Amino acid sequence: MRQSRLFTKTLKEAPSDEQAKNAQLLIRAGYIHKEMAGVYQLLPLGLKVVEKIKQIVREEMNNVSGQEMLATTLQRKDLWERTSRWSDEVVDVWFKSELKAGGEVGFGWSHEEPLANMMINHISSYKDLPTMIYQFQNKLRNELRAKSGIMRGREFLMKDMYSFAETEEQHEEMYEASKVAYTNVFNRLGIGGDTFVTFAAGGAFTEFSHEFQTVCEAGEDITYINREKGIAINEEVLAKTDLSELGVTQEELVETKTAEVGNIFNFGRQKGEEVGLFFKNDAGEKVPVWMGSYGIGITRVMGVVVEKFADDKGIVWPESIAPFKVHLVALNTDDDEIRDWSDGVYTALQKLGVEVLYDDREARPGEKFADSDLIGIPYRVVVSKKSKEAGTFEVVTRANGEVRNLTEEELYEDFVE
RNA sequence: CGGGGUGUAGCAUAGUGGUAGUGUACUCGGUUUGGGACCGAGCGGUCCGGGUUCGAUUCCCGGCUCCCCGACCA
Repeated sequence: MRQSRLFTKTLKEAPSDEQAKNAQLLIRAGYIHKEMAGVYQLLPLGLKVVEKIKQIVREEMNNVSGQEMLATTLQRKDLWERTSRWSDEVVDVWFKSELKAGGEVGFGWSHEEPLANMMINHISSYKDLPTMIYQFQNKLRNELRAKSGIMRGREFLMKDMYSFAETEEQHEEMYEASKVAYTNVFNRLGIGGDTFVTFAAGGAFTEFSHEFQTVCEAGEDITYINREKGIAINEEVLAKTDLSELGVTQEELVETKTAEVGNIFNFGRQKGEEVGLFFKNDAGEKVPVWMGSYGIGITRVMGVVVEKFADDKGIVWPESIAPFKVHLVALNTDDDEIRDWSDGVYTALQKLGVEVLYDDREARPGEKFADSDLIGIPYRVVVSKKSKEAGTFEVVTRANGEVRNLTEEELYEDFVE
């Protein structure tokens, strides 16, 4: 991508109505546009990051035999009435509307009910089990107060997966496999070392659920963590947790601010029963399906990564989800020789399959470096009169500032896997 | 939903009951070219509705917006 053609522009100052660091930086660098409180458009750079995150999640979900689909945003009132969750008193984040033809619809804040209902058409025998489905979808939640930039919005992108099992044992197998898949996801996203499987409130069906909590100052949760033992407990269930059973004492746990990036639930058989999702077991008996639910907040993860790795100059992306791998910055572009040369390097890198953002703009070096730092692409390659004379390129690693001088040949070798 | 604040140009800000100022961004000209450089010339603005007033961006009332604290977060 030639930066001269990128329609977004960087800002020196963040809009005054944004306090959250993640939103300030993402807006300044041109990744997102704020549409209203808690609602952000994804601009080209932001969309690239989101697609990278999605791809990692997709690969790991496919790896545990999840099957991707896409549900609708509009949802049926009667399905939610079946589980007593249509009422605003029970679920206070509903967006609802009326059909001109008569009747009401809801906008999906979750897809448990519709997808469980849909599976009535596809699950009738124990031979159809186990199975898992997932999707990436915008969730709409009428939050009383949006906050923390893209970390708690009214419209956000989430991966939600649902497992359907014959027995508790079969359910547990998928649940544990998903836990591993989630761990892989967060490792690949670069936040694995600071993300903990956390005991949390289980909702209506079980005593506990498991959350994936990432250490983050901007997070909304308080988690008690023991890093050595890998134990984490959400503050909300600390009182009713049997610590001795886990092999820790209260003193060994450190109170930490965290952000919930994932949550997995065991629904037991209750959801299947309520929705009417039954199957025939091998004895010919009609039994409700055992269900689980598994979520990852895709756009929230993007916010958490920005919060965790940004420095005073701007965003620092882990290589796995950066919008581009290389930021090719050309200086002295008024010199035709330099321009031809940098154009050539751009073309060569692209041919090698390296994702490059090419700053070919007519701008001064200082401005280009400042923009480059702000946008946060992992490697900056500088082409200039100076590098031309030296016969090497300056390659700067954004995360640690390390500078290497590579010849053109070394450069191509370095960026090809 | 309770409390507190806010609203002036694309963005950030100043000020005023009587012609609304600055920075940045943008346009044009010139100088410059390894950390948001400089000089000159331009374009562009008072959230919405009502009231008070000769006159309201300013004062009053109402609404909306956005931010923060709390509550909520299945």
